[in-house]
Amino acid sequence: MAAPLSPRQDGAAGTRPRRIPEATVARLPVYLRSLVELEGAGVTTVSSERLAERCGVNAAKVRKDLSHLGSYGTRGVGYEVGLLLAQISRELGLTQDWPIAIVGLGNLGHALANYRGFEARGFRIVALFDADPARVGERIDGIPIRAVHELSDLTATLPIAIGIIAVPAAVAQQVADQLIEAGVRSILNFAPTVITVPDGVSLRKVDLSVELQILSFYSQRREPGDADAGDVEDGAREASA
Amino acid sequence: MAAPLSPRQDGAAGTRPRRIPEATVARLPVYLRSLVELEGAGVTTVSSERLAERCGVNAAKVRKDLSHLGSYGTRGVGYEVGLLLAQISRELGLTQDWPIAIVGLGNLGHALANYRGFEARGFRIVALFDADPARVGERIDGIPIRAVHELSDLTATLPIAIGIIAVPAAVAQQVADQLIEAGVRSILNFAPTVITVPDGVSLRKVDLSVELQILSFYSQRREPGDADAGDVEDGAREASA
DNA sequence: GTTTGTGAACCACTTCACAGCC
DNA sequence: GGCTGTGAAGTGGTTCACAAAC
Repeated sequence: MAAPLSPRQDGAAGTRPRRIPEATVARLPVYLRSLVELEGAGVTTVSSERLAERCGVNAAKVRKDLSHLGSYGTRGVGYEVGLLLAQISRELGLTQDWPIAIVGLGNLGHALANYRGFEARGFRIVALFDADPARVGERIDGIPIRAVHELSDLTATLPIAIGIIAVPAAVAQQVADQLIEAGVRSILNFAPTVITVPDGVSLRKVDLSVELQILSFYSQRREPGDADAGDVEDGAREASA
Repeated sequence: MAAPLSPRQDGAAGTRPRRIPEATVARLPVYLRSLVELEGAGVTTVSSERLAERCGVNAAKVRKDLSHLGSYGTRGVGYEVGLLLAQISRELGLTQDWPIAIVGLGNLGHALANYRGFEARGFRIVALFDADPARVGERIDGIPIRAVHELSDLTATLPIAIGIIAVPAAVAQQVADQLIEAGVRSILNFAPTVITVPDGVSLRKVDLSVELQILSFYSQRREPGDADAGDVEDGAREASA
């Protein structure tokens, strides 16, 4: 796990041997979103204090996080919105295109397929798969639904960077295996089950029922004795190299 | 924030002055799900090793996590599935009923409203709200869609424990404020924006575009220099008292 | 005066390793 | 012999507090 640093072929700015903590990576998209809004509002400069407030974190964390990308602020002034925005975009890989496949077009998969806000930053749905033969051939927003078994064939011609799993729990692992077999190296799992992937494949999950149960835990703690109450802030998530 | 422990009115088993780490709370639902499956398969006993494997964590973590609930295992044997299941359920508050309201019935809200798997463990959708007057009156799965402004009136008669926000980012904070005003103390936010809540209100978020950007980060790191690669495991989340 | 960038202190969680119990 | 429960050690992340730069 102690892999050497990649030198990176920077096109600009002072490079540095950075290894970005996982918790920081998880916050960069939040900063980015806020910066995009600020830019839209014509704001050109922002302090760590102000950015922190907008993102629901504290200023020291913002400064520490941003320092991992390099030194893009100006003491006594703050950060230049446009510059910072560009740096974070580049760091997150949003300057390139990420073709997405969604597998499973039930309620959730359908909603995701229709979701606007993907294409915004390089994410683009290019393929849809479903196990139900009756659904194959149907189109959502112009993209045809294909049979799951076509998965391996298709990726040969149409590269897919990210696979979204929105199938029932019982078949989620199998679908993950097929995606990986087809060369997909990043998976976002919405199925309410644990799936495992080999080294070199990135996996993240979104689990509605886990979230509700966590809320339930803190709700319960709040009422009975009521001594313990609280704000449940959403925190960092891991990501290993 | 150093609130005293609530004494709790246990109906069974040896109580202990437990304060459960947030990271542990976030994993309990995963253990629970696995235990339910094991019970369904007729398994009566499980070791930390086996449970860990099924849940994608390591055995030491399982043991440490479970030790926070009390001492429910037997050395040399393992954990009794039924007992452990009951303890975790109770700890998570799943023995009671949690009425849910969904605000916003676009693609996502609609999918959530139709989602089976809520009622499984005490979660029950009891109210739906949308800002679009044309939609008000429509029913999803028997539940009528109400106008958002009815929110405060309704909760007086129909208590709501958890509010799910599935509205556009621009109005998410406002909806959160209304929910809180109406007495809701737990919120699950699907809108792609940061919302803030006062002390005593629990908040968790699910943000699709943040997840995609995190995957993008690790995908990009994998290719260019390729020295850095990896498995991005989903980790703990915070929750404060 | 203002605000960044960062060592140092602090804190939470994870992992190790083993004593204690079956 | 097998497996839990847990102190102790290790790791990663947050917060503090301040020197450096504007």
